[in-house]
Amino acid sequence: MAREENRGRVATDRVGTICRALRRAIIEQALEPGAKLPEDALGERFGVSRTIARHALGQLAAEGLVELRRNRIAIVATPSWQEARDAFDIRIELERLVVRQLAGRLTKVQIAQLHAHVDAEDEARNGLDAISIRLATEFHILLASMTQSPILIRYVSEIAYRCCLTLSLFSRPHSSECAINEHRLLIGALASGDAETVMSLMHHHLDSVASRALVAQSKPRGRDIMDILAPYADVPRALSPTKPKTPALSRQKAAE
Amino acid sequence: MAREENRGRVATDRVGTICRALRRAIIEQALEPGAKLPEDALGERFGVSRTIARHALGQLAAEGLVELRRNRIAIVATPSWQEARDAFDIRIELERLVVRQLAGRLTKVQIAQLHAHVDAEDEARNGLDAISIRLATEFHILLASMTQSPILIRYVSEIAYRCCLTLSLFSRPHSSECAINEHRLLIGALASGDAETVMSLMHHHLDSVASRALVAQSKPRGRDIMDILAPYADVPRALSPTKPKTPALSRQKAAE
DNA sequence: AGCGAAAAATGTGCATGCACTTTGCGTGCC
DNA sequence: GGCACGCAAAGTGCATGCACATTTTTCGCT
Repeated sequence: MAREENRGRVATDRVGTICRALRRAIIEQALEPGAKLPEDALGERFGVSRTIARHALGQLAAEGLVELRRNRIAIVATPSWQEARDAFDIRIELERLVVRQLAGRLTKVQIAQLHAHVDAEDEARNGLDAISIRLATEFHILLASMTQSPILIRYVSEIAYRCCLTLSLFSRPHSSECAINEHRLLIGALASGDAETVMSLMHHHLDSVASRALVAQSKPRGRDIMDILAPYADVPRALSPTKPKTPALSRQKAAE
Repeated sequence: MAREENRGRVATDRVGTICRALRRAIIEQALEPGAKLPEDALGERFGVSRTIARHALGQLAAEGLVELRRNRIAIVATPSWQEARDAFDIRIELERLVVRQLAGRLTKVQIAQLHAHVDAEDEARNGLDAISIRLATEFHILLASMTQSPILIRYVSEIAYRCCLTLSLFSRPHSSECAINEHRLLIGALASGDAETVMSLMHHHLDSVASRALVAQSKPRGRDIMDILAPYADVPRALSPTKPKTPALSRQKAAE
């Protein structure tokens, strides 16, 4: 009996795959809030039966990204303005916890990793809005994942995705420059190590993201879900169609 | 025809029912951490097919109460000491948010409701440990539900349940008296209205709950799951107005 | 007896089928 | 032309069946 003949990845994490794909499609606004997610269309697109698609929808609903209505087609969640505000309030506290735990404790490698990610954000700055929003979100998730605390990681990821969703709902063009700058400041403060400083930096950063975003309603659109999902259907870790690569953070482990 | 024959709710929320039952069984320690949860046994006990039982397990796994292992029987989650500590840290921040939002804003009815709950805790003080732990947990959930913020309610519920689970894992006899007292103090401070006061009260309350609990490992037991579930199989009534679903999941992974 | 290996038993992974619900559309009546 | 009714299409809710993985038992071989 050899050890470890099971190749740890792929194979059969079908529902996880679907969750990841949908999550990404949602936060990149390929699927907008309110978009319908019929079980069979999903199943067909991902090459699985409705059973699996259904299970995946259940998971995403538990994460708050999808809304399940009995006997009705599931839809992408449409958070209210108030919910968005609440989500940001919670997020602020959680991320303060993250940086409190991280301040002055990051290794050189980790700091480099963070810088690399921000560089990626920078490159994507002139690309699609959706991409830069996603990258900004993933910066925070990367940060959280450095705490090594599974619970914290999960909560921050989830709330960050939800905030990302509302960002795409309420925000206009999205001024990424400020955010990117603030990310750099954050890294610097984390490296130099004073917890209080970083916490308040993070607090203000998220506060301003929230207030930049939560000002006015906007845009409705609508396309066909089967087409939208095409690029997501069999992409293990790919990038977006119209843009160069977006490295860093391939680690967002999630569903399973 | 008028489409309004909707009879309140109930009807067919089978997976919700199973989740509630299992959640309760878990936090009352009827099912201990590590206990096996085979799909067919669950299905048989609750009179549904494996499909439904499986879906319910998926939800509970998303909440962190159940651990799913591929091709293996699901088990009740067994949080590590460190995870318990992390959970409490997060919980403290979340509940500070709760009382901050509630301080000075509670109606007479709500205050009465809280007092009633604490009275119930008091009555249960000499009963089973598991019951008083559950009631103490539900006090916090009741509080959270008064914020009217679905997101906050869900997160607090979930983390409180997880803490409750670890409490039953690590805690000895459980000194409920202090907790009950602290609950009363909390209500008083909430009524009189200073946010800062209540927040620090809550902070210390949870801190001391955590430190009372997280001291030493303890007890293993083991019985038959079918027997354990018997009293839970047909319980229509749930006491809290909360209907928590939950968030995503993330598979923990040691960095390297 | 003891050590494994193979086979039975248990249990999960998933697709499929059918019943029931909702929705959309066409038809007839005003 | 407009509105309501009702039927067909689309979709969900759920059980069941079969393939495969894991665990346990049995049985052969030394």
